[in-house]
Amino acid sequence: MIRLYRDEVPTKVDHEERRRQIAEAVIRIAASRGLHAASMREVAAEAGVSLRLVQYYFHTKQELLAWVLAHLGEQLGRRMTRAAAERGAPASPRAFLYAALTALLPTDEESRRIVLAYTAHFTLTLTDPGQEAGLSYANALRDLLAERFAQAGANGDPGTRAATALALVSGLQLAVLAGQYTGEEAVALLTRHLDEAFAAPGAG
Amino acid sequence: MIRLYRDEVPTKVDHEERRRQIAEAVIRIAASRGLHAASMREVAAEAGVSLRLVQYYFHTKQELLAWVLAHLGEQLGRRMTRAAAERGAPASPRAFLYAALTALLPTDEESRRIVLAYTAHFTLTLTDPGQEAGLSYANALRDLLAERFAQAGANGDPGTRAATALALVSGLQLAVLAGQYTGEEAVALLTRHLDEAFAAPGAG
DNA sequence: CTCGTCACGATACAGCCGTATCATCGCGCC
DNA sequence: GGCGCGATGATACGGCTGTATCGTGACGAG
Repeated sequence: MIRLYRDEVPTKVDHEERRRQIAEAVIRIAASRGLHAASMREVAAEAGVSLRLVQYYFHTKQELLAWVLAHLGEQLGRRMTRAAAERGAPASPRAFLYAALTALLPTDEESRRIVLAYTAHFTLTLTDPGQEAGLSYANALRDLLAERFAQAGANGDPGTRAATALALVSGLQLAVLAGQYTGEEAVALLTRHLDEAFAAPGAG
Repeated sequence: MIRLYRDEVPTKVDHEERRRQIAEAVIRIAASRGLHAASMREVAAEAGVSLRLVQYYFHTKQELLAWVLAHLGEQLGRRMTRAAAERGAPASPRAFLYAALTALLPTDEESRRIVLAYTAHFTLTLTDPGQEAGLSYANALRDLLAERFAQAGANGDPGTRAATALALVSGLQLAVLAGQYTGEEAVALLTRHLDEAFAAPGAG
């Protein structure tokens, strides 16, 4: 028969919220003990729920990890746009670039957790077939940045600028996570690189 | 019969060679199916030996992984110096920088395997306590490159140059491994970045 | 009241994991 | 010829893994 519940999906608890709660547990484990330590049982314990619940909201572990990955991407995107918005609305293309790229660096505890978990996921999928979803996302981000580089009047080819900047950010993320640099040092390194991209020719 | 082996230690087989054989199996597995797939049994099968043998030459799995990591570092170092030597001996500081940094990018099947396995290892140790060994190595490499940047007369602070270049290489490695760029594209990106570091001020 | 279904608990299952134990072979040495 | 020992095979053990099954309160619908 046709569902005639109030007017919504027939759920008494907020599934999305539960999933978020469990996903956060995965992220916490991945950031502290590594993604390989995130077994279904560990995740359940960390989230304060039973193993059955994790199975209930994510039928399989693969589904759980995929959801977590999407959740992480969302959070990273929000961080970028929020940081850009804080530079004044609407931010100039150049200010946007500084803000957005800096927002990707692990500078505080939260961003460190996010980037660490994201990196672990990323590395795992490196050997899995067909991860083109993340690829197109990365390319879209690069194209967006390239547009901003062009608008901001950066030297050289905007596409090259964007690709180089993103790769640099990616490398700096790892360096900070490994403890080679502090978040501030990485920001300084990135800032200097961007400054160079905008340096007036002849202003050695 | 004549002793073809060491006359010092009473070993009939070359332990180092056996270890190398097993380590290569780990690298092959890590590059194709991921480091998490490299169980002791899988490694034994891939190396064509029995499980007992892997245990015999590496008392524990942790010992095996540590050995593999050292092996990978060695191979990467050899690739760098070899590439530098091919640019003429002794290579100019600037040529050395181009060669050494390019050698770190996954441009062929072998380097792809090495970098992929190295990345997997690196990511795993990100959440392990006390991995300062790799850190001091990274710092030493950066200082060496900084020296070359200074000798080659690069613009700006040599330390910043070296740190930025290394982080960029690291990011490009990931991008190539993920399939975002080809090895050649990454080399081009890196080359352009280095060109900029050496561009005469005012040569916009 | 009955019933279906959502939400969840307890527990079982087969399989793989790293590691340990025991039993041999091959071979130089006394 | 026996012995010691390095090198290796076969196999067992406890533990953890992801997943599946069965059961059961709560609660709105008919």
